[in-house]
Amino acid sequence: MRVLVAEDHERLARAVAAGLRRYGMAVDVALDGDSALARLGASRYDVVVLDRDLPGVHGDEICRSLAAERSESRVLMLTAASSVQDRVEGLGLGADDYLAKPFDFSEMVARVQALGRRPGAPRPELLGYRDLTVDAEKGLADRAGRRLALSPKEFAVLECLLVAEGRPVSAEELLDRVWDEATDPFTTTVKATINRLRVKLGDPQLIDTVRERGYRIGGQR
Amino acid sequence: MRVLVAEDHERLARAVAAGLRRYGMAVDVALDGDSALARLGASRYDVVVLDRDLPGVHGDEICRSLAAERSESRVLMLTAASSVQDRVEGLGLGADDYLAKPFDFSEMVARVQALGRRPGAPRPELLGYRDLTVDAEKGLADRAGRRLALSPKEFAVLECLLVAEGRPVSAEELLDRVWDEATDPFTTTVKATINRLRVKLGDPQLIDTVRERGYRIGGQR
DNA sequence: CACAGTTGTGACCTGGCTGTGACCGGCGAC
DNA sequence: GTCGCCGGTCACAGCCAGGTCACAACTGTG
Repeated sequence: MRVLVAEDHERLARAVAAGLRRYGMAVDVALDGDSALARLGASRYDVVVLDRDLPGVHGDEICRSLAAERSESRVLMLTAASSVQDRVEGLGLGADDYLAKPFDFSEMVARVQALGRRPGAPRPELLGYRDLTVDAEKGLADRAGRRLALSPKEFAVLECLLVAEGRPVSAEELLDRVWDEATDPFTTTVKATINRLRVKLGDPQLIDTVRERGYRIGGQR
Repeated sequence: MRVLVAEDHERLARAVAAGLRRYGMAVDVALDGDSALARLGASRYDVVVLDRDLPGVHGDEICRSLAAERSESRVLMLTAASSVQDRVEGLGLGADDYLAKPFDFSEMVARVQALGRRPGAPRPELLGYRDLTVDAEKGLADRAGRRLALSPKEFAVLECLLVAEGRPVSAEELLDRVWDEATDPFTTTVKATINRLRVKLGDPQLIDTVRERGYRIGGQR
């Protein structure tokens, strides 16, 4: 899941980013409104954690413009004041959820996760293929009844492949969905991660290679 | 929104139907597999609430045939067993969502609504001829139920021929569509690729040669 | 601090893909 | 007939996408 944290207090921004990364999310940070908009224009985010009082372009403004272009990104608005009035205003602007500072860290993470899960269709929370099952929410993966110990990246890649339901997913697409934007487009890390994932998944192979098109789950009947 | 409830326990079927009608949906009921298929043939439904264990034609069968004819109807599969295995199998068959009995009524309604809202999420683009089927999106090709292992070029050529629907496609056109533009116009590689493709497709021949004009899909006739 | 787990990198290997050219066979033109 | 052309078949060789592996940087943890 890709997240943009737009927050001008650098310490807070870094802390939030670090917290989200520990849950396997790919996080970018913007310290002011203009760079937030630039990031949003340049790449796709599932969730934007948006400080309302942002220098440069104001948080409200960003929220409005996201709503206007019917962006797929969900917005979690952060605010200093906790008045009900604020809350109402925020949601009116098109934010999808609202959190008053100071906030509890785990609550913030939970809400970001919930927002990321929400897009469009009710993705059945349980993913699977053959004897493999993945509970994206709980972060658990089993194969043939045995629990797999997957790293965050491995897990995220596997989730992507399962969501694609057999459509091949290119390395670029994986980079886009699992890694954050600071990633070198020529990196070989996807290759390595797929390799490690394959080893952990065991036999018989579940991840096919489709030459020049990417990787896909299943395939051989 | 039009909904078909295919469920053999009459009491349950009526209850479900009544519940959905309270949310303004137009609901028909089928108590066995055959009448479900008849209904589906006779009119269009946005969502099918489908019991997996259906007398007559089995729920799995119905699901498969809906997927095969690229129906616009979304399927919410109901099942007695709640094993993960079942869940996974159902989704594999082309169901769009899955619910284990006993289920919470309001959850069922919510899921049906969600499915109805998701406007015909693009069904797989399936190409085919006779006993050959090609899923261009997933990069899969089968003949007579057997998976074919095609190279990228072979696959692309086959796709071109299928899209042309029997119209002959010249080597020049294939070069243009499948190869990149820096390709020597006098190359013999098309010849070779068609040859390899024919071998992999097996008998009876599916690719005709039209002298001077190119290749076309369609065995003798 | 040591230690373990995760991730990215670069070097190396390999198997399959692909283009080529040589050769063959059939068919139509003459 | 037979010549010429179009297309089929085949073996071969180079190449490159992708697999594998070891290692190093980094991080969190006790």
